[in-house]
Amino acid sequence: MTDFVALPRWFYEPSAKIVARRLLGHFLIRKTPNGPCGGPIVETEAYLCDDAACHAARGLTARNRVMFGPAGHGYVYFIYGNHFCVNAVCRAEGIAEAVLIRAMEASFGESLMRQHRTVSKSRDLTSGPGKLCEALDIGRELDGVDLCDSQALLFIARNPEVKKFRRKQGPTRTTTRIGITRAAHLPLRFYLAGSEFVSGRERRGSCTPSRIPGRISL
DNA sequence: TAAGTGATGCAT
DNA sequence: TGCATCACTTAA
Repeated sequence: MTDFVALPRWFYEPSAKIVARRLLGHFLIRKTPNGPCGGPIVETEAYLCDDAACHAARGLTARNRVMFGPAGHGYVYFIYGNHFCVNAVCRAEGIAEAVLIRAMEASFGESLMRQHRTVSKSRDLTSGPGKLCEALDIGRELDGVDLCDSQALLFIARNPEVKKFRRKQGPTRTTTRIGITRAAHLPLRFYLAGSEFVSGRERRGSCTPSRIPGRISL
């Protein structure tokens, strides 16, 4: 368990649009007093600096300040009066971009995750951004955590077999982002279509004929 | 399909 | 201050 190696900071320095794709298959790891829990990321969304849907679109505020800091930190926010969501901050200090982690597979420490979140099916543990935060016990106190520090309470570890995992759970699909109204047409959601843990009852977006430029209809 | 929940941010 | 909005979830 101590052999999880955090992805380096440079991994997060490109645009969130690039990083969101590259994060698929790597491990989100939460340390608890009783051991680690987590699993491979299977769904992400990118929020860009010139993007009306991005929390940072109207400048620096108390909530979004971490997004303006250095790459590789966790941006955690509270939404809809009930839920937390976690993002990985991208780009250089002063440029606010981030990748929302929307779903992961509940692969390690499932019993710990079940202590944080009561569900019957494993899939319901982490198949959505609010769900995975509850399962991993992620709250405000983790806002700003260094995801590049394998000693941190929350970090992202390199999956040595990431290519194999993507082959197995792929293909990677791209769709529009979920639950937003502004800049809603941008193709900035990425997921591994073969994973059961992708959010949405029918893995939304997998077969809707869409407005995505360049998409070939089947 | 809709209501719950509360922080946020812009309009008064 | 007030109020609409919000990167969601659950129960029905």
